Amino acid sequence: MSVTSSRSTIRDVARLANMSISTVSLVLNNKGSVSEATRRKVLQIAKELGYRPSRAARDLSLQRTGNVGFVLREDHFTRSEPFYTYIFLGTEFEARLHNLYVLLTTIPRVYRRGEDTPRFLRERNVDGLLVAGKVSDDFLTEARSLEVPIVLIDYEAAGLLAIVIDNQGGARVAVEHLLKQGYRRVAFVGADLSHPSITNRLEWYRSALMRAGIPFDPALIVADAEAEPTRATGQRLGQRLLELPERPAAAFCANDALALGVLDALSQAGVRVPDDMALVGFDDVQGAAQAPVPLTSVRVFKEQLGELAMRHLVELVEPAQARRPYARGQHTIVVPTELVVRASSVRSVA
Amino acid sequence: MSVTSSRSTIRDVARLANMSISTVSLVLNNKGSVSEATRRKVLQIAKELGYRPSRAARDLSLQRTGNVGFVLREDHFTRSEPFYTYIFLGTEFEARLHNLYVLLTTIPRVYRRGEDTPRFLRERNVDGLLVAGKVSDDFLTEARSLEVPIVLIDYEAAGLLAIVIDNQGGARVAVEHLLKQGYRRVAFVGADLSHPSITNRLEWYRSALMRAGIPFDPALIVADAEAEPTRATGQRLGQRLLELPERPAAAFCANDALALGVLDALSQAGVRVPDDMALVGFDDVQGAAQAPVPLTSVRVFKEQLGELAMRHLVELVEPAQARRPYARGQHTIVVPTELVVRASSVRSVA
DNA sequence: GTGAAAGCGCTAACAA
DNA sequence: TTGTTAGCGCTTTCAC
Repeated sequence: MSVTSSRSTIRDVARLANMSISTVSLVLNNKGSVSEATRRKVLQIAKELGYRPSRAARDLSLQRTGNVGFVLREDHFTRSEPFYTYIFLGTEFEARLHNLYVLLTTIPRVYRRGEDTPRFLRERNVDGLLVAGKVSDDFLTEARSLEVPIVLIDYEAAGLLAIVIDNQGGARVAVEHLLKQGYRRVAFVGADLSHPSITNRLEWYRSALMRAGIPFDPALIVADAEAEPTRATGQRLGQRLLELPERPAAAFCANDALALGVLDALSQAGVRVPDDMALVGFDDVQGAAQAPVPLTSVRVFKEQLGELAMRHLVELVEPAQARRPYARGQHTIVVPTELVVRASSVRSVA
Repeated sequence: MSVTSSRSTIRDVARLANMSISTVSLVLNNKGSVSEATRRKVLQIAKELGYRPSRAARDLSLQRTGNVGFVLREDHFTRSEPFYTYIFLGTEFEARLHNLYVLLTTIPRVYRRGEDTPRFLRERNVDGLLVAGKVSDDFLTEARSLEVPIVLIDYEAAGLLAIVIDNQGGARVAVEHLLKQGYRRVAFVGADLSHPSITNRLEWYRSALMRAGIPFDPALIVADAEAEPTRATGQRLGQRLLELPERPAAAFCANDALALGVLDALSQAGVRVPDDMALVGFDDVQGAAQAPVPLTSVRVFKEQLGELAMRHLVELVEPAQARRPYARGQHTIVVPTELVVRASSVRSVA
């Protein structure tokens, strides 16, 4: 139980076990064939010594960094609802299983190539890169030029492996749920139409209506293409919803933040949900369940997106076999969603 | 402009510059005395080669990790308002200046020693540790036993350097502002009374009233000691506020999430802010300015908290001089706040 | 002002 | 099955 004040090394273990450091190394890494006896002994002594391998030494020898980078836009990271935070936590969880560290950093919304390059990319200190949410094309271009394996999350770009939400399925199920409840004039509330996730939701909202044989009414698309999909924007769009010549029976909102904002606006105006207007959101953030009127929403498994992304990234990094850059990874992995029905979309038992 | 496909090393630079690697090293680290000529030459060749020092090699040689850990509770990290996210961004910003990487990880609310130990602590892969927000005592005890320098942020513990918010000043200014506006019956809305920041705010709310010669009325403390200070909790407490025998003229809320929840409740009940009741929050999160009724709040400079913490941590880490653990750092650094007045607390120009 | 050489702690041929 | 040895890329005495 002797504890050396300074960290003990593989050499200490070897010495006390009366064997060579390479044997110890083999044991510690589960490699080669080692007799059960030595194996045990090494393990025991290592434990007694409180031996911890030096990451720097191992990485230096292995010619790798042991880190993966996680990049997202600062305005996304600091959104009120911790959507990307959960994604990050998912990657971090999975990273532990692979003995990797995740370096999280943000980039500005408008990216200046060179200027804003994350330090770990500049210094080549990551074995792979995770990019979450929409980012500047410039950033992606720069990242690709570094020949580091990349996996996108909740975003897509030609030639890059991407883990995305099943926006189509989610939007369809949400709209069909509203129709099933008897609402026919269903509006769409959206913002930031440059984000593929959002345009997908819009697209599939339309297609769901079509399939139901409901004529498409452009007046029911209440969106601000440029604005961020935040609660404040939702409040504004909620107003517009109320100013419509003929008030819709329900609204499908591109995400929960917007839906909560709409809810604020309706509540201010004395319009009751769902009696006067039903509401469905997307993402199923915490605030959805806790809203004054609990919000029906399409649940997105955020941690799972992160985990999957990390798992695939590891796949790209590990096999040291000669890989032509971007040769594989042409594919996109779609993560299913799930409709969570709450009060905001269920007709009162009048 | 020749670019080797595989990374160039200090040796490559030395060779092309016709000098030894030690000289190159000296130049690269601004050490020793090197002639201006060689200095230039080295720098130029390094640039041409796109030379990037290997972090693993340097760390191995320097006997350090180049990382600092950032730990906070998961439930704090995933709160709706990105309070701790901003603190993290502050540390990350400052870390760049010191060429450090920040390893962010969460621990559960109830911490099981050993079980939940962050990997970077277990593997001793950080040179220092930042802890944000309230955490389990067990965690702190364990962390201290590792003899790694620690700096707390928005939390305090005996013997540890801490960067904290000026809750006293903030609370006082907030309450005095309300009094100055003519509101006399001022309630306090709070939750999670085990958090020092919150109890401090409560304490100084009382003292501000006393100083104004206003008798203290315990009925005006509307709090749930156990609940998390979230918007949902605020909604509940807002109800309680309304059920008070005599409705308060104003409420000082322990944070913005609570204040926003109170606002929800009042708005639902048709109680207008500030005409029927004034509201002041704390933290000045984004949602405060964007609320249906923009919220007066005590601004907390979150990034600054993070920056300061990192700066002090570096201070503890860098001077390799023999330091008796915890010998210094007995102090607490208080970061000032600032009252931001918005509509929620300003009497209408009736 | 500059260079030679040892060493940081580990992995991986290659030998034995 | 185990040991010897040569690196991995850098910093840092200590000569010169």
